Amino acid sequence: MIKHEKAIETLRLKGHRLTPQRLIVLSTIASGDGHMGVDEVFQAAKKAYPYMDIATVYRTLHLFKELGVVTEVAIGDRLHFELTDPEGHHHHMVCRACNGAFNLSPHYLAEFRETLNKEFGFEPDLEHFAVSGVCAKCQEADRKSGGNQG
Amino acid sequence: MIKHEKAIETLRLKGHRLTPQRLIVLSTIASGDGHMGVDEVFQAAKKAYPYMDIATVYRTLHLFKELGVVTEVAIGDRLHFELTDPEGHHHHMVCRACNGAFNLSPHYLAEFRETLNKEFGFEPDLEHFAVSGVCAKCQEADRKSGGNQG
DNA sequence: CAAGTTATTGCAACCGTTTGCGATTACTAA
DNA sequence: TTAGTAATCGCAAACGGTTGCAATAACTTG
Ligand SMILES: [Mn+2]
Ligand SMILES: [Mn+2]
Ligand SMILES: [Zn+2]
Ligand SMILES: [Zn+2]
Repeated sequence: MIKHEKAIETLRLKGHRLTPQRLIVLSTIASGDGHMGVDEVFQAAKKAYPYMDIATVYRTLHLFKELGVVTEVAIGDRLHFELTDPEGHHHHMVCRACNGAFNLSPHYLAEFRETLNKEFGFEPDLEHFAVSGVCAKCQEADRKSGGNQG
Repeated sequence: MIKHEKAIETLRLKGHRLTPQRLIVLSTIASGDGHMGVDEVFQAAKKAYPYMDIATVYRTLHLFKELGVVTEVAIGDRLHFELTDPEGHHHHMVCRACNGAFNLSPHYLAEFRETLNKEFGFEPDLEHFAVSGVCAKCQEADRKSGGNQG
């Protein structure tokens, strides 16, 4: 609950207005644990503030992302957001079968980034990366029920 | 021009119908070089067949993808398609500044895949992967014109 | 070649997300 | 406390992409 304070301070310092909509989206994200889909945020926020519009939710989340307050994660083909992890960056493995999202330490991608950098001069966007795939559990379930080779 | 034949044969063998729409989308993709955005394909195809609908283009491209005839690449937030490379898989580095796409040999990601596999049992989707970032040229241009630190 | 079957099409409606715009409201400064 | 202002809002329209459905047309069989 005190993490709000810091985010609010950030808003104010950068000259952004403190509107009820922004405060509600902020506390919605802060009270949920882990990633929230945009519609989850919208529905929860609308309960606290019935005039809330989906466009406002998107604009607010994008602003928060720009300010570093939240982090965007593409899960499946939907956008999700989470409060930025103060412990540091992390990536995700997202299961395309069960939609589960598992955190992944950045060191697993550090080497990949370095290689692209050195060999091609290419600086990849890997700040918060979600790699899609199939998790161990779903692979097993799939194997049992004859997923693709009966 | 002979690569059509193989794709057409594939369609026929799997019991799909040979419609003018499919043949036109196929030759459109085959005559363009490299990735084409969906709208590029649509506009070109519409010239050859004015009734062409965008939904048909999407359905056709998805069918071709399923058959292995074309490969889907997400560039920025738009879908692109290219004739499947008979020389083998490759990935892409896509520059978010100039939209340039550079091919990347699969071995750069092989290790990453193996690590996720061994450590987490996670099987990532990395068949045709596009990593976004900034290419060497654009980094330099950015540096000269004072991109982000004066 | 004609008729029947069914995959495929064009269209329109929809999805999640973004954007333009005129109305509202948070802030600033008297 | 009050205006003045510009940022922000709600709304509606648009975007790229997907989907349901009735009409069409590619194939099959004779
Ligand atoms: Mn995360
Ligand atoms: Mn390619
Ligand atoms: Zn799973
Ligand atoms: Zn570039």
